[in-house]
Amino acid sequence: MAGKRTYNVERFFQALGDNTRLRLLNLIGDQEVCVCYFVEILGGPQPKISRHLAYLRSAGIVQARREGKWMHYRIVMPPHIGATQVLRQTLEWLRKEKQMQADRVRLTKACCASAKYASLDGAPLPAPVAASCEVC
Amino acid sequence: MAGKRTYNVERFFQALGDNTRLRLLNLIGDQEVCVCYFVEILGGPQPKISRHLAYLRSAGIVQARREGKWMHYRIVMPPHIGATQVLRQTLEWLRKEKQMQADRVRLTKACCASAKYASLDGAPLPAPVAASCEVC
DNA sequence: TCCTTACATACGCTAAAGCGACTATATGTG
DNA sequence: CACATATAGTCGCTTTAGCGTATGTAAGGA
Repeated sequence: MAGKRTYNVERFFQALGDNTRLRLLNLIGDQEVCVCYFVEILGGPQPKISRHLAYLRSAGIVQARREGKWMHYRIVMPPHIGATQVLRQTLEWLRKEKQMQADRVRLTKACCASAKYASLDGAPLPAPVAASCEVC
Repeated sequence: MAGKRTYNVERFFQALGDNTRLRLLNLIGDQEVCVCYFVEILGGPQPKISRHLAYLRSAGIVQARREGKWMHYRIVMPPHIGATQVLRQTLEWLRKEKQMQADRVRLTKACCASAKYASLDGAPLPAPVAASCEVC
């Protein structure tokens, strides 16, 4: 243990400095969400989503887990208490933004009626949402 | 009042995504600090400091006030409660970072012995520091 | 084994950021 | 008015970011 490197604050905030990435983080929240939902909700080309997820991964803000064909993303709280606080606050802030709320509504609807979305047919539900979705 | 535009979250975080700007914000803290101190503490060419301050201004994170030859910068809390919380948390986080602490120590020393710094001779002291500086 | 699905990565481009060096502006001073 | 000081803005350049398009890859199904 020669000395743990200081957390990259700059990189952390850079990762938050893009609206697509903020929307992704907002959609994930405290769940574990499959990429196909991001593509469905945010629209646009899939590689765009993938690249932003890669950016968030490289900044250490999210982690991916493979489950068969699907990739699930979740937010990992930083090893730094300060960063954790800021990240939590940020997520709370996003919750109050109009566009972010709309996104979340669409995610809920999508995962409760995934059969209706051709692109989501058979897609794995977001983890905690599956248990607590009040609409289903 | 047609409807207030949503606060630019993206821009907010972009402004925090640079180490020089983070150091500036850390030096300002809850005070009002003269540019000459930034130049003295951070080193490097003065235009660099000025440009970063301009960026922070354009993002609405700081405000400048002229007093004779000198410009004083202070942090302005965003009109958005969420942003305010995040900004406060961020400043607290910075306080715990080693480099940031070192910067603050140097600021304190500089303003308590401004006569010793040729470039700071006669420079106005940071506002609240002048009253609460325990070293002077 | 071949094909599809779900996702990631590479490529070429444009736009924005950051930097150093220079110039401009505003205020105070002699 | 001439000049020094404090700070801001401009210019040319390099780097990074973001985008769309095309391609690569890993897993599952036929």
